[in-house]
Amino acid sequence: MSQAPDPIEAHVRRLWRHRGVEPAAPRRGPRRRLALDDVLDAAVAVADADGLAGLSTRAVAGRLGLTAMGLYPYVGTKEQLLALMEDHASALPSWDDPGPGLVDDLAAWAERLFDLYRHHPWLAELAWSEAPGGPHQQDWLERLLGILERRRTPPAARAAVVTALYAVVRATAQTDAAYGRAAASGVAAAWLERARATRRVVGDLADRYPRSHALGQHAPHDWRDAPRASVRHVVEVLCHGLGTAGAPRA
Amino acid sequence: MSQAPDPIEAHVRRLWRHRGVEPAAPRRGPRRRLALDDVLDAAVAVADADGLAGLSTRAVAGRLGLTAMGLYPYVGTKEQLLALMEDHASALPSWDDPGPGLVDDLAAWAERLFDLYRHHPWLAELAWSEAPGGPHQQDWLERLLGILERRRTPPAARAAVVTALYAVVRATAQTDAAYGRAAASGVAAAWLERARATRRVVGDLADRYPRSHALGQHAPHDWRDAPRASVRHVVEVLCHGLGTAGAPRA
DNA sequence: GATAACTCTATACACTGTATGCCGATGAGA
DNA sequence: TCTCATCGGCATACAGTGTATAGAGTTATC
Repeated sequence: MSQAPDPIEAHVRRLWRHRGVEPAAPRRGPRRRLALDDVLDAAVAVADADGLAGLSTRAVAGRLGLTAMGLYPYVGTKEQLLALMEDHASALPSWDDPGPGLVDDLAAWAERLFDLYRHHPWLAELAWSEAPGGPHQQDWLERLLGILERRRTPPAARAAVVTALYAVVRATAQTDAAYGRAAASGVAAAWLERARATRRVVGDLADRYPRSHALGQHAPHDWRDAPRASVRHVVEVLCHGLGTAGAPRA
Repeated sequence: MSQAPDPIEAHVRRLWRHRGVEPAAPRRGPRRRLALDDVLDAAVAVADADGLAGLSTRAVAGRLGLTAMGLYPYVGTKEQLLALMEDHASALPSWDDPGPGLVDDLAAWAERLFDLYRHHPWLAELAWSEAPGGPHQQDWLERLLGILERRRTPPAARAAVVTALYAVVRATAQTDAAYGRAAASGVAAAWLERARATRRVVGDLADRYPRSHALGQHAPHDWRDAPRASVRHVVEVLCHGLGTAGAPRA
C-alpha cells in the first residue's frame, strides 16, 4: 500500500480508507501483523497520555511491539502519522440541532468540538490553518456550514464565522488544557510559577496594568466549567452580530 | 545575573529588564561579550528567516560567534529564550484610536497585531494560552482593554472579546503564513499537494462536501489582502453582537 | 594575593526522525 | 512448481536536537 510511486497519494488513500478508497497496489510481501487502525489507536493513546512532546515514533512502535522503522509501512513519515492521528481521533459524533435559534445550533456544534479537544488536548496543538485533511475534519466543517446554510446566514459572512468559531474553540481548549496539566501534575506549571515570580519581582504590576489586573481578578475559580460557558458566550455575541453586520466590505 | 538561587526569577528579571527591574546579583566573572538585546536580535533574525523549526541554540549561537552552551548565561533554557524572543519582537507600536466607533478602534488594534504576526510569523506558532509573559505582551492586552473600557463595553463580556480577538488574529496569521510559505518556496507546500491529491483520489469530493466545496470556490485569489479584510469583518460582527448580547449566562 | 563567581568552550549524553541494508515471507508470472 | 520482484520488519547508522558536566581563563571582592 505504501510504496505507490507517489507517497503522498498513498497517504491520502490511507486517510480516506474508510470512505471507499482502496489501498491501491497489489500486495506481494509478507502479511502485516497489525491493522492501521490499531497503530493509530496506539499513537492516540500515547498522545493522550504524554502529549505531542511524548509522541515519538519509537514510543508508538514500542507499544505495538515494533521498532521505529516498522511503523513506516503503516503510516509513512511522522508528519503523515500526525495527520492520520488527527483524523482518527476526530470522528464527528451524532446529535440533533437543538434549536430553536441559530445560537443554540452553533453552540451545540462548538461545545461538541470543544469536548473533542478536551478528550484529545494535543489536537489543539496541531496546526489548523493548512486545509482540512481527512474525512472526519471535513465532516465537522460540513456540519457547521450546514447549520449556517439552514439558518439562512449571509453567505459572504460564513468564512469569517467559520474562522472565528474554530479559532475560539481551539484557543479555549488550549487554555483549558494548560490549566488541566497544571492541576494534574502536583508541581505548579512553569507558566504559573513565572506569573507568581512576575508579581513578586515587578511589584507594582497591578498599578502598571490595572485593567489586565482587574480582568485577572474576575477569573473564575471553577475553571473547569468556565471554558464551556466562555465558548457559549462568544457564540452568542457572534450570532447577534451576524444579524446586523452583513457582508464584508473588501 | 543568571544564577540567582532561583532561575525563574532570573528569567523574569531578564524579561522586565527595560522596565526598571535590576538584573540582581553582583557580577564577578569576566565581562560579557554581548548584550542580551543583541542575542535576541540574532535569535529573532533566525526565526524570521527559518521559522521555529530552524531555531536551534546552535544556530543562534553560531550567528553570534558563540557555542551553543555560551547562550545559557544570556537566556537560560530554550523555553526561556522563546519567551524572551516573543516579548522582544512584540513591541507595541504607537497609534491613535481612529474612531469614531468601537469597531474602528478594535479593528485598528487587531490590524496592528496582525501586522506584527506578519512580520514575525513564528509568533503565531507559540502557545498563547499560558498567561501573558513579558511587558510588551502586557502592553498589547492593556491597550485592548483600554479601548473596551473607554467605549463602555459591558465588563462581563470583555474576557470573551479578548479571547475571540486574539484567537482570530492568530488563526488568520497562521493561515496567512502558511500561504506565504507556499508562495515563497518554488515547490508547492505539502498541504497543498495533499489537497490536490485528495481531489484526485476521492473524485466526488465536491459531491460529498458540497458546502465546503462552495466555500473553497469563494476563496479569494488575492489572498495577500484577504486576511486583513477577514480580520476586519470578524471585528465588525463581534462589535455588533456586543451591543445586544450582554453578559454571559454562567 | 587568594578566592569565589562568572563567561565561554569542549565534550558527552540521551533522544529525535529517518536513510540504508538486510533477511525472510509472500504472491504473481513462467 | 520454480523464480523472482516485492514487501514487512529489524538492526544499524547518521545528523541533529537540548543540555549536563568539566575545565580554562577572567574578573571583583575579601
